[in-house]
Amino acid sequence: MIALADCNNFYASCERLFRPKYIGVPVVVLSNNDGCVIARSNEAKEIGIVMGAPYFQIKDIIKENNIAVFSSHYTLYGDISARVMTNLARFTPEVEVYSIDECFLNLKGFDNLQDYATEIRTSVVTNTGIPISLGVAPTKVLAKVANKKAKKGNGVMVLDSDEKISKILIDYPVEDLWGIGRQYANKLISMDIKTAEQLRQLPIDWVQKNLTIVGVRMWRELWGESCIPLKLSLDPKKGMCTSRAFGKMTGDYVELQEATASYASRLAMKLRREARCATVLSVRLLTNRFNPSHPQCYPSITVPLAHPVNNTNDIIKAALFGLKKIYLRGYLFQKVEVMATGLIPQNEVQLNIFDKFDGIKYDKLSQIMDKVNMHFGAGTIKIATEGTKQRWTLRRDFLSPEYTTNWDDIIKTK
DNA sequence: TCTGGGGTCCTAGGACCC
DNA sequence: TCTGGGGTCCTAGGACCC
Repeated sequence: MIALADCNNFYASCERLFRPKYIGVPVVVLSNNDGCVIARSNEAKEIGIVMGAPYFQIKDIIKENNIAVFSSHYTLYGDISARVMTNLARFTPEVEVYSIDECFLNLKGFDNLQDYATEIRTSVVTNTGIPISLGVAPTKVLAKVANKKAKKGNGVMVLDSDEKISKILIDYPVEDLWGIGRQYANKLISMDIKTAEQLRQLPIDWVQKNLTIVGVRMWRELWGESCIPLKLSLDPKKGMCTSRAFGKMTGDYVELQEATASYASRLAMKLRREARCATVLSVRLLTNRFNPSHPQCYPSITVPLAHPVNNTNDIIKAALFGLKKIYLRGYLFQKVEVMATGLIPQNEVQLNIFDKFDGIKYDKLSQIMDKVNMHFGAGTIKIATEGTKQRWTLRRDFLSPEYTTNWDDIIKTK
């Protein structure tokens, strides 16, 4: 049996953790640039705030209902997530951290699953302050179903018999299944397939033809046959991307250079953290697609790197080279994306005797910068092209303190 | 004024190999 | 007159996830 542990309204719960005054009142958390709602407390859901609602469109409702608003704060959420996962890992040797707020647990061989799941839940709530729900079932897809049901009940749902499974699937909306997104949902509903049970009753050939092999796996899992194994270790990433909308649109080349250099620097840091080097770098500029009155364009370029690298200087150099090639005058850009692909392990980089590669000194420089920034805080030391004014940076008007990751923000008690 | 970011996997089609 | 079979690799596009 597999359990899915899922934090309730995770980001909203994190914001509440150190400020009990927000318990019991509606809370929402916004995406980057304070753009859209990406997490809601139950009270905010009841008021009718929908997932993904643009903040500027719901400002009035927020004011009328005294909803507490927060900018997203991933340093905090990441740290709280690690606490939750550490707690969960005490209950079984096999866990898969599936996302920042979800974890699969292999409960094979455990007895009294209802009691055990309840114990897990109580433990996490007590030790971390984050409420979670557990769904337990023979497969991952069914554990997802169970979890959703658990959230509506008392936080734990165990599906340990065919009768229980059938009973739940019969009115389980097909679009709520793990693996059915908007496109597939539209397709299925237009064919009058509205519930998980109806989907399960379709012939497998139909599923293969219309929902591909991915759909077939899900279909089998609905019948209790485990097809999506637990991933116990992380696969090395195949690509990495740093992409972020600006706080304001800009067509200014110097500003775009600053932003591109800055994102490239962040990307290089991520590469080093995973001990990978990039062989290809792509850069793309994007205008604001929500503003059709402005001319639109999405120029991009792929820059092969002569030597696989992950030092900040070489990554910035390649990114700025790309930017220069694609920059178009007369457009207002909303976003730049810097993407690294063709990743290889850092310790497998081939040396080339014909190369006059002088990156070694830059590698060393990057290592020192990482140390400084780790110790004194991100951005303490950076490359000059990243700029000092940075007028394009994120809007984060409602940012909470870094309660667990910054000495200055730790709560003081008397 | 204002609309997120970062990933994975699968398929189809084309280029190329012997 | 007639023009194979079997395979790999790459890319773009489309679906999905949180």
